[in-house]
Amino acid sequence: MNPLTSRQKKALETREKLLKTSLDLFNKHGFEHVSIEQITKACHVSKGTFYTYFPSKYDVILEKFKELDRFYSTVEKKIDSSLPTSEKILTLYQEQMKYLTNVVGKDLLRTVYTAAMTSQVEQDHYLISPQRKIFQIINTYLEDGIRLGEFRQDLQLTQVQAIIQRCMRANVYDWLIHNEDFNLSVEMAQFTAIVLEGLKAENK
Amino acid sequence: MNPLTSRQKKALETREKLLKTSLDLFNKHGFEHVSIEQITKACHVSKGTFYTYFPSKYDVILEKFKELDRFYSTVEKKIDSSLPTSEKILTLYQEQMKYLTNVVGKDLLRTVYTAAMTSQVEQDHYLISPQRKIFQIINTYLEDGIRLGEFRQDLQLTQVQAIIQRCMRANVYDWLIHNEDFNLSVEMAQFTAIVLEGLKAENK
DNA sequence: TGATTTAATTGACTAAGGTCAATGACTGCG
DNA sequence: CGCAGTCATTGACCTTAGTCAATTAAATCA
Repeated sequence: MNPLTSRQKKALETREKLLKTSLDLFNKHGFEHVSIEQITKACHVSKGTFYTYFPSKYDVILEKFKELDRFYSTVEKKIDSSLPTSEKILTLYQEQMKYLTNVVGKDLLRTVYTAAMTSQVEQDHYLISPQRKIFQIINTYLEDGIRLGEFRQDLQLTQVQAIIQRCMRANVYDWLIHNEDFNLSVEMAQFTAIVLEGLKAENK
Repeated sequence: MNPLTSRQKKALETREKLLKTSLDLFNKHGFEHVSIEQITKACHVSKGTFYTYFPSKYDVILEKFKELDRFYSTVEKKIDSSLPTSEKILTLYQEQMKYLTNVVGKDLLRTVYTAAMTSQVEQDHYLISPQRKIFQIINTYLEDGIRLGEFRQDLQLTQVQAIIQRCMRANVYDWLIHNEDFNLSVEMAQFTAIVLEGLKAENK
């Protein structure tokens, strides 16, 4: 709102420098092989400074994932809204998998999937946060689909949501624990199609 | 084969003591809150000794999972072999989830699911090892099911195997990242039933 | 039995993530 | 301007997983 004081401006610069340097180094050497000291030395600040801006080494990564929201918004616009719900979901996931494979990468995703398990905090973490753009998009698709009777009637919207989201994590997680012989896009498409088939109205 | 020398016997004892003490302490205080020093002090040995018997803190836990095989063998005998394949799988998973919830616990499982992602080794790790008794059991079920035409014919046995196994990890992983509001048995049953429905012969 | 080999054990050491009381530079007020 | 309060910054320090050269004790052999 107000113009920034020179102090605030400097603080923001420090934060940005740390963020950029961290992600660069993670990209170059892999998350596990970059130490906080390396990062702070490259930025000519002390270790403590890193922790005034990021609660932990892992949290830097979440910044990277904020870009995802922007990406999803562009994808959403590309998807023909007259398609059947299952097609829309499959297309969305398809685009997401491409992005995860080519832009985000296994290394950073692994960190997020690990942090999701180990953070003791009661609060929702990124992986299941309803705030995520992709979940909001899926929800609008599902609401339509349920209204149009494309899905089994015995399931609540929230149940279907949970199942569809779980599909995504299932394939990403399996991708992370497999070696190169795992094509995320292909596996995701196949698996999700089967689940959507099992969710169709005719069944039960 | 040969009778053990007194030295070998002592070494085995040391290993057993470390194993038992570790698991006890993990149980009591949680994996993350137990340090190697605590363990070794409780056993009156040095830190280095721990590492002659276990490659890392995580590896101790895999011992706990060897018990699982024994458990699955007893479950296998209880399941009526004349049931349809999908029923057999659902029952097996049901029993497994009870065991994971009541005996193994979130804490240890979380460690295994983390280690599966972070171990750089090329070798197969526990989570997807074909050696696991439960996978062998599932495979015999699936072979029967495919032979009897219970499943879609366009999928290879190995693909169906992968999908069924992924179902399991999907639900366990989601259990691990959710707080208390997640009933593993219920979610697993529902999700797997949907996948099995999607895999049925009629579909496609 | 004494010498030699082999294997278990030790604990000081390294590396790395994370903490926090102290510092000092900037802001804004009188 | 000068002072009090704020807040970014510092780096010594803590903890803990994991390593490894040195030590010790048992096993084997002559």
